[in-house]
Amino acid sequence: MPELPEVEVVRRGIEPYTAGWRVERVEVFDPRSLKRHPGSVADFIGALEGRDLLAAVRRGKFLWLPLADRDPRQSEALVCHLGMSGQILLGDHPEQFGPLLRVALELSGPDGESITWGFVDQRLFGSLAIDTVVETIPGVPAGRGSDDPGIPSQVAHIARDVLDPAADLSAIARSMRKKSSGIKRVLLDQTVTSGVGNIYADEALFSTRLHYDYPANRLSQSRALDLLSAVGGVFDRALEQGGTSFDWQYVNVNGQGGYFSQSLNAYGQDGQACSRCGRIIVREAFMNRSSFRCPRCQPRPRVR
DNA sequence: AGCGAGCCCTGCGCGC
DNA sequence: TGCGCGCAGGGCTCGC
Repeated sequence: MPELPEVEVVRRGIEPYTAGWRVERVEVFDPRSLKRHPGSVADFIGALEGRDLLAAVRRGKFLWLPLADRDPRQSEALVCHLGMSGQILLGDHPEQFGPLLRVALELSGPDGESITWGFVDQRLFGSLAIDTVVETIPGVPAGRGSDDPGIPSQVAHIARDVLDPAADLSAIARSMRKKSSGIKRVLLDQTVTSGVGNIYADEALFSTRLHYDYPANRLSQSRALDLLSAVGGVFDRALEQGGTSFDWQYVNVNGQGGYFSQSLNAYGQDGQACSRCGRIIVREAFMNRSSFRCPRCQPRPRVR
Protein backbone atom coordinates (compact mmCIF):
# COMPACT_ATOMS: atom_id res chain seq x y z
CA MET A 1 0.00 0.00 0.00
CA PRO A 2 2.12 2.86 1.12
CA GLU A 3 4.70 4.16 -1.29
CA LEU A 4 7.33 6.80 -0.64
CA PRO A 5 4.99 9.77 -0.01
CA GLU A 6 2.83 7.82 2.41
CA VAL A 7 5.85 6.46 4.28
CA GLU A 8 7.32 9.97 4.46
CA VAL A 9 4.05 11.27 5.95
CA VAL A 10 4.34 8.55 8.60
CA ARG A 11 8.01 9.38 9.20
CA ARG A 12 7.18 13.03 9.79
CA GLY A 13 4.37 12.01 12.09
CA ILE A 14 6.51 9.89 14.36
CA GLU A 15 9.67 12.01 14.23
CA PRO A 16 8.61 14.25 17.17
CA TYR A 17 8.40 11.11 19.31
CA THR A 18 11.88 9.75 18.67
CA ALA A 19 14.78 11.86 19.97
CA GLY A 20 14.41 12.18 23.75
CA TRP A 21 11.90 9.34 23.96
CA ARG A 22 12.43 5.91 25.47
CA VAL A 23 10.70 2.59 24.85
CA GLU A 24 9.27 1.53 28.19
CA ARG A 25 7.23 -1.49 27.23
CA VAL A 26 6.62 -3.63 24.16
CA GLU A 27 3.59 -5.84 23.54
CA VAL A 28 3.52 -8.27 20.61
CA PHE A 29 0.00 -9.39 19.75
CA ASP A 30 0.92 -11.23 16.55
CA PRO A 31 4.43 -12.65 16.06
CA ARG A 32 3.89 -12.73 12.29
CA SER A 33 4.57 -9.00 12.33
CA LEU A 34 8.14 -9.82 13.44
CA LYS A 35 8.95 -12.16 10.58
CA ARG A 36 11.92 -10.06 9.54
CA HIS A 37 13.28 -9.99 13.07
CA PRO A 38 16.20 -12.44 13.23
CA GLY A 39 15.43 -13.64 16.78
CA SER A 40 12.48 -14.73 18.87
CA VAL A 41 9.62 -12.56 20.10
CA ALA A 42 11.25 -12.46 23.54
CA ASP A 43 14.50 -11.37 21.93
CA PHE A 44 12.70 -8.54 20.10
CA ILE A 45 11.08 -7.32 23.29
CA GLY A 46 14.32 -7.59 25.25
CA ALA A 47 16.25 -5.75 22.57
CA LEU A 48 13.78 -2.86 22.54
CA GLU A 49 12.58 -2.30 26.11
CA GLY A 50 14.57 0.39 27.89
CA ARG A 51 16.12 1.73 24.69
CA ASP A 52 16.32 5.40 23.76
CA LEU A 53 15.17 6.39 20.28
CA LEU A 54 17.31 8.80 18.29
CA ALA A 55 15.54 9.67 15.03
CA ALA A 56 13.11 8.53 12.34
CA VAL A 57 14.87 7.80 9.05
CA ARG A 58 13.50 6.75 5.68
CA ARG A 59 14.94 5.43 2.45
CA GLY A 60 12.39 4.50 -0.19
CA LYS A 61 9.59 2.70 1.60
CA PHE A 62 11.78 1.54 4.50
CA LEU A 63 11.64 3.36 7.81
CA TRP A 64 14.02 2.85 10.70
CA LEU A 65 14.52 4.28 14.18
CA PRO A 66 18.18 4.28 15.25
CA LEU A 67 18.57 3.24 18.90
CA ALA A 68 21.05 4.68 21.38
CA ASP A 69 23.90 2.19 21.69
CA ARG A 70 23.65 -0.50 24.33
CA ASP A 71 26.85 -2.04 23.05
CA PRO A 72 29.23 0.63 21.68
CA ARG A 73 30.66 -1.86 19.20
CA GLN A 74 27.31 -2.52 17.55
CA SER A 75 24.64 0.04 16.64
CA GLU A 76 21.07 -1.14 16.17
CA ALA A 77 17.82 0.22 14.78
CA LEU A 78 14.15 -0.67 14.82
CA VAL A 79 13.29 -1.30 11.16
CA CYS A 80 9.67 -0.82 10.03
CA HIS A 81 8.22 -1.75 6.68
CA LEU A 82 4.52 -1.12 6.20
CA GLY A 83 4.08 -3.67 3.41
CA MET A 84 0.69 -3.34 1.72
CA SER A 85 -1.46 -2.44 4.69
CA GLY A 86 0.72 -1.38 7.59
CA GLN A 87 0.08 1.71 9.69
CA ILE A 88 1.81 3.38 12.61
CA LEU A 89 -0.74 5.11 14.81
CA LEU A 90 -0.18 7.24 17.88
CA GLY A 91 -2.51 7.16 20.86
CA ASP A 92 -2.88 6.74 24.58
CA HIS A 93 -3.42 3.02 25.04
CA PRO A 94 -3.32 -0.15 22.89
CA GLU A 95 -7.06 -0.86 23.18
CA GLN A 96 -7.92 2.05 20.93
CA PHE A 97 -6.21 0.59 17.86
CA GLY A 98 -8.69 -2.18 17.12
CA PRO A 99 -8.34 -5.88 16.33
CA LEU A 100 -5.63 -5.48 13.67
CA LEU A 101 -3.13 -4.13 16.21
CA ARG A 102 -0.06 -6.38 15.94
CA VAL A 103 2.55 -4.63 18.11
CA ALA A 104 2.30 -1.81 20.64
CA LEU A 105 5.14 0.29 22.07
CA GLU A 106 4.72 2.41 25.16
CA LEU A 107 7.09 5.35 25.12
CA SER A 108 8.02 7.94 27.71
CA GLY A 109 9.06 11.45 26.76
CA PRO A 110 11.63 13.92 28.06
CA ASP A 111 9.10 15.61 30.35
CA GLY A 112 7.63 12.42 31.74
CA GLU A 113 4.72 12.28 29.30
CA SER A 114 3.83 8.99 27.62
CA ILE A 115 2.46 7.86 24.31
CA THR A 116 1.53 4.54 22.73
CA TRP A 117 2.56 3.52 19.24
CA GLY A 118 0.35 1.02 17.48
CA PHE A 119 1.63 -1.05 14.58
CA VAL A 120 -1.57 -2.01 12.78
CA ASP A 121 -1.44 -4.28 9.72
CA GLN A 122 -4.29 -6.12 8.07
CA ARG A 123 -2.40 -8.27 5.58
CA LEU A 124 0.74 -8.90 7.63
CA PHE A 125 3.08 -8.08 4.77
CA GLY A 126 4.61 -5.37 6.93
CA SER A 127 7.12 -6.04 9.66
CA LEU A 128 9.13 -4.71 12.56
CA ALA A 129 12.63 -5.92 13.37
CA ILE A 130 15.69 -5.02 15.39
CA ASP A 131 18.58 -4.97 13.00
CA THR A 132 22.27 -4.14 13.14
CA VAL A 133 23.42 -0.92 11.52
CA VAL A 134 26.17 -1.12 8.92
CA GLU A 135 28.26 1.72 7.58
CA THR A 136 27.77 3.22 4.14
CA ILE A 137 29.61 6.16 2.62
CA PRO A 138 31.19 8.23 5.43
CA GLY A 139 29.67 11.67 5.74
CA VAL A 140 26.70 10.94 3.46
CA PRO A 141 23.35 10.51 5.23
CA ALA A 142 21.84 7.07 4.60
CA GLY A 143 18.31 8.40 4.34
CA ARG A 144 15.99 11.26 5.16
CA GLY A 145 15.67 12.18 8.82
CA SER A 146 19.25 11.89 10.09
CA ASP A 147 22.79 12.83 9.11
CA ASP A 148 24.03 9.39 10.12
CA PRO A 149 25.55 7.37 7.28
CA GLY A 150 24.67 4.05 8.96
CA ILE A 151 21.92 1.88 7.52
CA PRO A 152 20.23 -1.27 8.85
CA SER A 153 21.60 -4.37 7.12
CA GLN A 154 18.10 -5.25 5.85
CA VAL A 155 17.94 -1.92 4.01
CA ALA A 156 21.48 -1.87 2.65
CA HIS A 157 20.46 -3.31 -0.74
CA ILE A 158 17.77 -0.66 -1.27
CA ALA A 159 18.82 2.05 -3.71
CA ARG A 160 18.45 5.74 -2.92
CA ASP A 161 15.13 7.31 -3.86
CA VAL A 162 14.85 10.27 -6.21
CA LEU A 163 14.07 12.71 -3.36
CA ASP A 164 17.35 11.81 -1.64
CA PRO A 165 19.83 14.69 -2.12
CA ALA A 166 22.62 12.10 -2.33
CA ALA A 167 20.91 10.20 -5.17
CA ASP A 168 22.88 10.24 -8.42
CA LEU A 169 20.07 10.50 -10.94
CA SER A 170 22.37 10.10 -13.95
CA ALA A 171 23.72 6.87 -12.50
CA ILE A 172 20.20 5.63 -11.72
CA ALA A 173 19.13 6.42 -15.29
CA ARG A 174 22.11 4.50 -16.63
CA SER A 175 21.38 1.47 -14.47
CA MET A 176 17.75 1.52 -15.65
CA ARG A 177 18.91 1.54 -19.25
CA LYS A 178 20.94 -1.64 -18.76
CA LYS A 179 17.75 -3.65 -18.26
CA SER A 180 15.83 -5.29 -21.04
CA SER A 181 12.61 -5.52 -18.99
CA GLY A 182 9.60 -3.33 -19.38
CA ILE A 183 10.17 0.09 -17.85
CA LYS A 184 7.52 -0.33 -15.18
CA ARG A 185 9.23 -3.45 -13.85
CA VAL A 186 12.46 -1.47 -13.63
CA LEU A 187 10.74 1.41 -11.82
CA LEU A 188 9.41 -1.04 -9.27
CA ASP A 189 12.85 -2.61 -8.73
CA GLN A 190 13.88 -1.14 -5.38
CA THR A 191 17.55 -1.92 -6.04
CA VAL A 192 17.58 0.51 -8.98
CA THR A 193 15.76 3.36 -7.28
CA SER A 194 13.40 3.07 -4.36
CA GLY A 195 10.06 4.30 -3.16
CA VAL A 196 8.10 3.71 -6.37
CA GLY A 197 5.09 1.40 -6.17
CA ASN A 198 2.18 0.62 -8.41
CA ILE A 199 0.40 3.97 -8.10
CA TYR A 200 3.31 6.32 -8.65
CA ALA A 201 4.83 4.14 -11.35
CA ASP A 202 1.62 4.47 -13.36
CA GLU A 203 1.44 8.20 -12.70
CA ALA A 204 5.05 8.84 -13.74
CA LEU A 205 4.63 6.70 -16.88
CA PHE A 206 1.48 8.62 -17.77
CA SER A 207 3.28 11.90 -17.26
CA THR A 208 6.17 10.78 -19.50
CA ARG A 209 3.82 9.13 -22.06
CA LEU A 210 5.53 5.77 -21.68
CA HIS A 211 3.92 2.34 -21.97
CA TYR A 212 4.64 0.08 -19.00
CA ASP A 213 6.22 -2.58 -21.23
CA TYR A 214 8.52 -0.24 -23.13
CA PRO A 215 11.97 -1.87 -22.97
CA ALA A 216 14.09 0.10 -20.53
CA ASN A 217 17.20 -0.38 -22.62
CA ARG A 218 15.59 1.46 -25.52
CA LEU A 219 15.26 4.69 -23.52
CA SER A 220 17.69 7.49 -24.20
CA GLN A 221 19.52 8.89 -21.18
CA SER A 222 17.50 12.08 -21.35
CA ARG A 223 14.19 10.20 -21.56
CA ALA A 224 15.21 8.10 -18.56
CA LEU A 225 16.10 11.27 -16.67
CA ASP A 226 12.73 12.76 -17.65
CA LEU A 227 11.04 9.72 -16.18
CA LEU A 228 12.97 10.04 -12.90
CA SER A 229 12.08 13.71 -12.82
CA ALA A 230 8.41 12.76 -13.27
CA VAL A 231 8.71 10.32 -10.38
CA GLY A 232 10.10 13.10 -8.19
CA GLY A 233 7.36 15.48 -9.29
CA VAL A 234 4.54 13.10 -8.50
CA PHE A 235 6.16 12.25 -5.13
CA ASP A 236 6.36 15.97 -4.26
CA ARG A 237 2.76 16.65 -5.24
CA ALA A 238 1.47 13.63 -3.36
CA LEU A 239 3.43 14.66 -0.28
CA GLU A 240 1.85 18.12 -0.36
CA GLN A 241 -1.57 16.47 -0.20
CA GLY A 242 -0.72 14.04 2.56
CA GLY A 243 -0.38 10.99 0.30
CA THR A 244 -2.90 8.79 -1.48
CA SER A 245 -5.79 7.24 0.47
CA PHE A 246 -8.43 5.08 -1.17
CA ASP A 247 -9.92 3.88 2.11
CA TRP A 248 -8.97 3.44 5.75
CA GLN A 249 -5.91 1.37 4.77
CA TYR A 250 -3.60 4.34 4.42
CA VAL A 251 -3.72 6.99 7.12
CA ASN A 252 -1.22 9.19 8.90
CA VAL A 253 -0.25 8.66 12.53
CA ASN A 254 -3.42 10.44 13.63
CA GLY A 255 -5.69 8.23 11.55
CA GLN A 256 -6.33 10.79 8.81
CA GLY A 257 -6.13 10.05 5.08
CA GLY A 258 -4.44 12.05 2.31
CA TYR A 259 -6.04 13.68 -0.69
CA PHE A 260 -3.79 12.84 -3.61
CA SER A 261 -6.23 10.24 -4.98
CA GLN A 262 -8.18 13.20 -6.36
CA SER A 263 -5.15 14.19 -8.45
CA LEU A 264 -4.44 10.82 -10.03
CA ASN A 265 -4.36 10.81 -13.83
CA ALA A 266 -3.92 7.11 -14.51
CA TYR A 267 -4.02 4.82 -11.48
CA GLY A 268 -7.56 3.61 -10.83
CA GLN A 269 -8.93 5.80 -13.63
CA ASP A 270 -10.07 3.03 -15.99
CA GLY A 271 -13.24 4.00 -17.79
CA GLN A 272 -12.51 7.71 -17.28
CA ALA A 273 -11.40 10.10 -20.00
CA CYS A 274 -7.68 10.82 -20.23
CA SER A 275 -7.05 14.27 -18.77
CA ARG A 276 -4.78 15.06 -21.72
CA CYS A 277 -6.50 13.67 -24.80
CA GLY A 278 -9.91 12.41 -23.75
CA ARG A 279 -9.42 8.76 -24.69
CA ILE A 280 -10.68 6.23 -22.16
CA ILE A 281 -8.04 5.01 -19.70
CA VAL A 282 -7.66 1.24 -19.74
CA ARG A 283 -6.65 -1.24 -17.11
CA GLU A 284 -4.40 -4.17 -17.98
CA ALA A 285 -2.59 -6.89 -16.08
CA PHE A 286 1.18 -6.51 -15.85
CA MET A 287 3.39 -8.34 -13.36
CA ASN A 288 0.28 -9.87 -11.77
CA ARG A 289 -0.94 -6.39 -10.96
CA SER A 290 -3.16 -3.78 -12.50
CA SER A 291 -1.66 -1.17 -14.76
CA PHE A 292 -3.54 1.85 -15.98
CA ARG A 293 -2.66 3.81 -19.10
CA CYS A 294 -4.05 5.98 -21.84
CA PRO A 295 -4.09 3.98 -25.09
CA ARG A 296 -3.34 7.09 -27.14
CA CYS A 297 -0.75 8.86 -24.96
CA GLN A 298 0.97 5.61 -23.94
CA PRO A 299 0.71 3.27 -26.93
CA ARG A 300 2.09 -0.25 -26.82
CA PRO A 301 5.68 -0.38 -28.14
CA ARG A 302 5.77 -1.49 -31.78
CA VAL A 303 8.34 -4.23 -31.22
CA ARG A 304 9.34 -6.07 -28.08
C1' DA B 1 22.96 -12.79 -14.05
C1' DG B 2 18.59 -11.59 -14.86
C1' DC B 3 14.06 -12.48 -15.24
C1' DG B 4 9.36 -14.15 -14.04
C1' DA B 5 6.34 -16.82 -11.12
C1' DG B 6 4.85 -17.88 -6.70
C1' DC B 7 4.26 -17.03 -2.15
C1' DC B 8 3.58 -14.65 2.23
C1' DC B 9 -1.66 -12.84 4.44
C1' DT B 10 -6.48 -10.73 5.61
C1' DG B 11 -10.60 -8.39 4.52
C1' DC B 12 -13.63 -6.00 1.48
C1' DG B 13 -16.93 -5.56 -2.31
C1' DC B 14 -19.19 -7.56 -5.92
C1' DG B 15 -21.99 -10.89 -8.54
C1' DC B 16 -24.59 -14.92 -8.50
C1' DT C 1 -28.77 -13.47 3.13
C1' DG C 2 -24.81 -15.99 1.96
C1' DC C 3 -21.04 -17.72 -0.41
C1' DG C 4 -17.17 -17.65 -3.57
C1' DC C 5 -14.27 -15.00 -6.25
C1' DG C 6 -11.29 -11.27 -7.48
C1' DC C 7 -8.91 -7.67 -5.87
C1' DA C 8 -5.69 -4.65 -2.92
C1' DG C 9 -0.63 0.45 -2.08
C1' DG C 10 5.07 -4.85 -1.41
C1' DG C 11 8.99 -7.64 -1.38
C1' DC C 12 11.53 -11.94 -0.88
C1' DT C 13 12.95 -16.45 -2.66
C1' DC C 14 13.27 -19.81 -5.80
C1' DG C 15 13.52 -21.85 -10.13
C1' DC C 16 14.88 -21.53 -15.07
